[in-house]
Amino acid sequence: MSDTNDPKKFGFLLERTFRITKLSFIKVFNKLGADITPDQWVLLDTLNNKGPLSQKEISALSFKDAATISRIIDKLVAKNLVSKVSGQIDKRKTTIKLTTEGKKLVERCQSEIDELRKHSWQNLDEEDYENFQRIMNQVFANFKAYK
Amino acid sequence: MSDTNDPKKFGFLLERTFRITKLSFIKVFNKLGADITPDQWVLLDTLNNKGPLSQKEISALSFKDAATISRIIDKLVAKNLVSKVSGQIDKRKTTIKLTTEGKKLVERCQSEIDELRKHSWQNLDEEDYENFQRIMNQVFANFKAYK
DNA sequence: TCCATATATTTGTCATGACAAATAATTTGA
DNA sequence: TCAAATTATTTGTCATGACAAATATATGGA
Repeated sequence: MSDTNDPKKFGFLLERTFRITKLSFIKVFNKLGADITPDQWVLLDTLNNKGPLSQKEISALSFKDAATISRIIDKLVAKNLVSKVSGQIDKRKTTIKLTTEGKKLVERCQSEIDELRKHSWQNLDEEDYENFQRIMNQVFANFKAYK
Repeated sequence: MSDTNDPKKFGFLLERTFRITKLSFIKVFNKLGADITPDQWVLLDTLNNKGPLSQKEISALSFKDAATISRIIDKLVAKNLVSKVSGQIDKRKTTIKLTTEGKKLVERCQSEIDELRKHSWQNLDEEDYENFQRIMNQVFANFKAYK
């Protein structure tokens, strides 16, 4: 039985790659002695790139549940990597910003993470990346439109 | 700032697509009134295609932790969708097989899941699939080789 | 034969992720 | 202006997923 083009493998390939990506990030943080998870990293990295954001904004950027973001932030606050400031105009909002310690951590991990990213694309080229991007966006749009 | 080819987006695209895929499966099961999760589905579908398997084998096929498989199976046993049979030769092993009810459930969901899969690939073609497959396998291999 | 080692599964702990419900604060509309 | 609807965040519950440790059973070698 040929499995070439077996559409069943789509989810399998996606999940397997997703999982090994996370595992590789975990490896890097262990190696660097950084006490953070990949999801926490993404949040820290986002704050570092975009500056302070509300939880709502972080949620929208990451496509993650507000509840999930709330809990990730709890953990980062406990580790003193980000701080929460209640909104003055709108008291419902909180602004999340990197602490000095958080910024230092991001800077400390950055180059190794960049290495990892480069490594992950070995034997692949720009065209592959464009195709990957296009395919992922199309699949996303297709699922979005489902029913 | 151009984001085209921003390697940071790789993980983002992967995760976002992975998550909407799972959500879409959940939608289907809800619609069909099937009380299972996407991960449970994958396990049931595997058993349906390959016949009875040991947990070890399921774990290897799915690239998931033995502990995770053990717990998914617990839930499926509780729902009477699979059964566990202790090995006669090697008592450490258990053989997992679909129950009649499990098989019925798989058959009941199959066509709608196939629909969903077809839908997810709209506006994409065979070549895209081959590229996707190749890229995922290459990235997997790259991460595997990391450090 | 018996012990050290290896293997299959289970269990405990912690971090998401989905989803629903609860809180708190703000805005809208009659 | 005040109640109803909306918005931002939090909390509770359940299902993975990673990882380590525990159990039970088998196997290999002295």
